Amino acid sequence: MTDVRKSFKRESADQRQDALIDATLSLLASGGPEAATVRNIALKAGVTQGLIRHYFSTKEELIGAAYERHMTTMRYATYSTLEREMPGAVARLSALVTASLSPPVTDPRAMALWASFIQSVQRDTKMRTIHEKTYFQFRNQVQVLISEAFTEIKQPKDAASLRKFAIACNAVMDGLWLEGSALPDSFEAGELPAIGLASIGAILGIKLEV
Amino acid sequence: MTDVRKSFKRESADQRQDALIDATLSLLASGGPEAATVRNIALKAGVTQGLIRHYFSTKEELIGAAYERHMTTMRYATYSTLEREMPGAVARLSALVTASLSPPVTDPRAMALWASFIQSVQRDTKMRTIHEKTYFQFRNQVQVLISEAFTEIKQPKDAASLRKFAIACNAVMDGLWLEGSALPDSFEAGELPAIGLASIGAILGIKLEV
DNA sequence: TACAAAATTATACAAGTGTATAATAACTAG
DNA sequence: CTAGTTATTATACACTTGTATAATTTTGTA
Repeated sequence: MTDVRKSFKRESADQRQDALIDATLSLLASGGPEAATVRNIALKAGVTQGLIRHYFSTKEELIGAAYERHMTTMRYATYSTLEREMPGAVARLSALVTASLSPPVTDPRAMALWASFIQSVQRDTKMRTIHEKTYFQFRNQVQVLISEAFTEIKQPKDAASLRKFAIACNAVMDGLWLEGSALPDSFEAGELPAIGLASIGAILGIKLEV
Repeated sequence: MTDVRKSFKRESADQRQDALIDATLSLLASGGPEAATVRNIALKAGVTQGLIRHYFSTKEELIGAAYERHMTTMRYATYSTLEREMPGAVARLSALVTASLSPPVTDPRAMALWASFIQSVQRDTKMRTIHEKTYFQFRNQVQVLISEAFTEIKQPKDAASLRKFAIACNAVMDGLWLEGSALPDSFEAGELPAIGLASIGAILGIKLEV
């Protein structure tokens, strides 16, 4: 038909990269790796496929950038609850557990994304680095909260114990997050946070409340 | 060169299907979905690609069969430890926790496979059915073990409590399994089982030993 | 307004994808 | 030993993939 060239507007590099990353995440979440083709991504971002190579020298690079952004977003969603200063360490820990087991953190889309990425973690060094970084960042923040909570109730613990507690609490959150995200209809509203608080409370020997 | 047709031997349908499923799992584990092409699968199984369609009407069908086999294998690896009759319920529960947090269950390859499959769970009804079935089977077996353990120590619990305990214990195992599989070098030998036993013991209020 | 830089589109390409069908060789029954 | 069945190989097809490069349009600047 009318074989006119597409008209366009120049955007800033940041905006274009963001749009491409957004499109990538959206496609990965809804259709997995096989849906995230360069053509689909460009289409979703409202540009033509050639532009991708103008901002990312390879598709892998784009995927990596998307992974990093996703993890940052998740971490922010988990921690933003704590930003307003909270009364005490135990209360902050409780808030963290609750946040990490409620939407938008616990969410089928987020899990699909996470599963898309985790596969590359083992064979792609760059992806593994991103994974390790974000995992240890999170676990360390959990460990700090736990440490403060023990201090608050006058039962300070040594580093080795704190490490084990952090690993365990992190596992409870990961596991419940996984179950809730994979089978969202199998749990009542608020059930997972409640189980999370009770379990982590039991592990630490600290009473955690909603 | 010599343009001779490949010679072959007829095998039973079961053997051929097994070989194709094996090849699929192997490729999925090592290279993810994009490595598991029909041509690669056929090559690895020692046949030519046309044969796949003779046994599986579509690639999706083969993937589904592979998923089911993988989950069954994992479940068997976890439970085979318990098959020999064990002294008591508490001991059986401990053995289950230990088994599910040690090789071959805790293993990078198994996790890569699991991640490959979990993505399809949300958009493919058939895959979701397989997932739900295996998840609830496992959780239910955990719940039975927990119930027996409480009975053994003369503290029987009602169904609602048992459900919550099962969800929590399952989460601990899933979470630790995940951490150990994704970052196998970040934990000392035996560390994860130890943390698992301590954590689940604390949650249930039952002392679990190695 | 004219010009140059570069952001964006358009096209090309070789390789790989899943599936469909035709050709052949291996086994089975008689 | 032979004929028929079918498991298996071989080939073909239309389509998609990521990347590379050429052609154009937009935009800032003189």
